[in-house]
Amino acid sequence: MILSRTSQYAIQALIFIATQPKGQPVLNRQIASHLNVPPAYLAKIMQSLCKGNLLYSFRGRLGGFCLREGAEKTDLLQVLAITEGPGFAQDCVLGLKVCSDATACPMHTKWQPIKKKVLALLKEQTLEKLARAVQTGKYRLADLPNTVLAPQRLERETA
Amino acid sequence: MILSRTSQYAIQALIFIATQPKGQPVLNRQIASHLNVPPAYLAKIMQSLCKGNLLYSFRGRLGGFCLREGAEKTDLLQVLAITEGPGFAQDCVLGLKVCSDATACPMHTKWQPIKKKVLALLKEQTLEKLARAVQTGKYRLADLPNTVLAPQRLERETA
DNA sequence: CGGAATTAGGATAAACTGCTCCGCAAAGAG
DNA sequence: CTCTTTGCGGAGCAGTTTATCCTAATTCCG
Repeated sequence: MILSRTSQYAIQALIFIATQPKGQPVLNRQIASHLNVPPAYLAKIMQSLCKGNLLYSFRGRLGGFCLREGAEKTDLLQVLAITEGPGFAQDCVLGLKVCSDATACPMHTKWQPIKKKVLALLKEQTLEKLARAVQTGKYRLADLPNTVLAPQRLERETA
Repeated sequence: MILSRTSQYAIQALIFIATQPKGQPVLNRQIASHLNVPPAYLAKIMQSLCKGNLLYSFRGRLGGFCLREGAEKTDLLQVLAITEGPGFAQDCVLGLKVCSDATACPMHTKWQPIKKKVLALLKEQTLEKLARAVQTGKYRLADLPNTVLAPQRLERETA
């Protein structure tokens, strides 16, 4: 209804990383498996999140992805600026190229306040907050309880 | 941000027809030219709106499209049921296949009320209302003031 | 009837999004 | 140094959406 699959994967991945021990790189493979999304595609998205300065990446053994310093404070609007491109929040509901308060489409005045609410929500939700919500166990990040990954994580943690 | 181009064209076209004299068929060509959208593509959309029982179509000379009786009362949610398919309002923001109050993604509780507002707005806006808003001149339906179509409409009206 | 205008419907092209694959570069371990 | 593991980057495939084109079928008019 609102977000592209790319954005959905990106947000999920970022939240997942934010739930993991800080400063310890998380593998793309781990993330993909945990979220149950295509690894090769997720890899591309991870790249763009690195270019968007939200993540650090490390190659080779003990490689993976970490949040950049302070990135836990990133809100979803900032994430979407990377994945949907800027101007994602600008478009007219009816698709008009120009639709301002002055020259408005017939939905404009009614739509504006809702849009504001959407944007406010996206701005208010930070990775930190969302990660915490997941960690408390109240909310889920993936469709299926993933029983495969847990041992992999343990391997890493005991290594 | 929310609607496909197809839906945007469909809504615009329906509003436009609703602003035209009732019972007098409007040509696809006229609509496309007025809205500045690709005529051949619009024709396909018009077909689906006919199949969705919102429009009558007439072939041959003096052909074109009319709103069905009572179709001015159609709200945008009904239009979207045709153009976006049913279940358009069901999806989880983060793309989870299952995301109910019981098993929710971390955005779920915050998103739900906004979604409700969006749906309420779509349900509240009827073609009638929107057409009136355009007719009063307060709102625009197309990007550019279309100077080409006016004479064509006159031809039809004086014929 | 014959011709012009108009929608119906099918085939197809073009563009975009989601997704895969492969070879390369980097980095740690032996 | 070599091998393995990991991300990087480019090419390309697949499905969907957007858009075009062409051939009917229908309807009006002369």
